[in-house]
Amino acid sequence: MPETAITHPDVMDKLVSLAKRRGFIFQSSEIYGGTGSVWDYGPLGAELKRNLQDHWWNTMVRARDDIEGLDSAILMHPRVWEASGHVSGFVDPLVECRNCKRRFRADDPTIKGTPGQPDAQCPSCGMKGTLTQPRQFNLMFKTFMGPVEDTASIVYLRPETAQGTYVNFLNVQQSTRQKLPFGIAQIGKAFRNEITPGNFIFRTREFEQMEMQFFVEPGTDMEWFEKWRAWRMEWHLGLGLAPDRLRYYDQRKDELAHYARAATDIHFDFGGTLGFAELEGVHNRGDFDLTQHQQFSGKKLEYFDQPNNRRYVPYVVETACGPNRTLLALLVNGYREESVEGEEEGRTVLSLKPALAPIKAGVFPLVKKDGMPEMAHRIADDLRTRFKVFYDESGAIGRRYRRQDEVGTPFCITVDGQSVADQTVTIRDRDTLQQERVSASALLEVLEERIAR
RNA sequence: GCGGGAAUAGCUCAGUUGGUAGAGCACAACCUUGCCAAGGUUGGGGUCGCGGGUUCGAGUCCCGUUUCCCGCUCCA
Repeated sequence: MPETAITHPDVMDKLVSLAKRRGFIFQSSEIYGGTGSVWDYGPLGAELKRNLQDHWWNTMVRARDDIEGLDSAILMHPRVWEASGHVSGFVDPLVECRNCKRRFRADDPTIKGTPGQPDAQCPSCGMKGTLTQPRQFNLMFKTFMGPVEDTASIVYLRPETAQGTYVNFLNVQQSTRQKLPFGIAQIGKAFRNEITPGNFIFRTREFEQMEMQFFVEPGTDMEWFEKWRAWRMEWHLGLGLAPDRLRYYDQRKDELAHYARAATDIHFDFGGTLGFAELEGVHNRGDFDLTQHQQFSGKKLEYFDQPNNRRYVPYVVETACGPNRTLLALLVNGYREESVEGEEEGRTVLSLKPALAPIKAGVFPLVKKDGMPEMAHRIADDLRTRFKVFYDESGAIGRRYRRQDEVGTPFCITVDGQSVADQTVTIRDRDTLQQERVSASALLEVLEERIAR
């Protein structure tokens, strides 16, 4: 695990209450006592999550010509999960060999010794002491397709979006006429019956994934793996996450999942008890998945390399992250309490990049008279055509600024007496607290330029 | 799933040996207010997580249950 410990104050508790109070995140089915490890995104949380997903989609899909988008279904043919390795041992306690990655039923008579103990011997590779403790691998939610609840109609809620990409590999490649290397990206829900969920929205049983599978020629996979490893770190830094809170965690051979040839996680320091934890995984999955699907479906999933007149199953480099986690990282990263001279409590600020902020601008009349509310309403209506704004005329102006500070609104527009006279307004910056006067007619353009920055 | 702790207003919490629930902040309305939250007046809010038991009477005691937090485990 992490070599050096960087400790940041634990702000998780404060975020849970801020998130609820201001409408970012609510506990699911709260009035019924809550549902384990499921959270609902309120008005501001929905905006923030959507902005984050849009940003990912824009950088991964729209700004590149070598990645295509996909939105595959949550319900898939049950055989998909047999091929992927998710179904095996759905019911039985299994042990896994850390050496050869094979799984066996814990009561398999060919296992000599006690699994989990040094004397246990793997029936496949013969290594001793490599078998894990027996565990129940029932991480998939199951339900029934069709009106009759018999075993023939069991389907699963997908535990990852990646398989929807693999089974569509040729559909996408042929319909878009892409050549290798190219990628397929998708954003969608996934479900896992986690043994231990928790840490607010860090680990939940229903969650969202932003995954991209990059298909490459075998032999070039490690090169692409290194590239994606660096690019994804760059992306996280671009969100405004603090460099000293981000780090790589390269998985050792014995930590790799059954499908992986190499894997790096990008960890973020959430502070407090959670500390450094995974934000994104970059995996070299080799040809494991496509080969499995070829075998189970009986359909070829080969790429035809026309110039070289060669057919092969591509290797896959996957990048996988969860907007829920990234969103939590943004909240932790951006939350701060500033002391203000002469005040006991100071101000609470959520520092988010303008492009990600749920509300881009607050619009306030300085006081409720002399035409200020009317002008402020007109300005708010104008800005609202392009982005989310919030009009507020209630309470002292300072209070209104503070209300926006703690939900991450980057700009506040104030209409004062001078505004009504000369058609100018002030823009107040959340982070610098600087105020400047601009003409009302140029306001929309000025703000759009700053939001895009 | 196992062990430990917790659950009272939107938030943070108080609530005596069991006697019928309070504070601060927040919120709403009006007034005041000419730029960085707490000036005035008024108001809305809680079957004390849920279910059962003991008791004349349970926020308080007992049992069960759910959820959350902390440890063991895994992942995006």
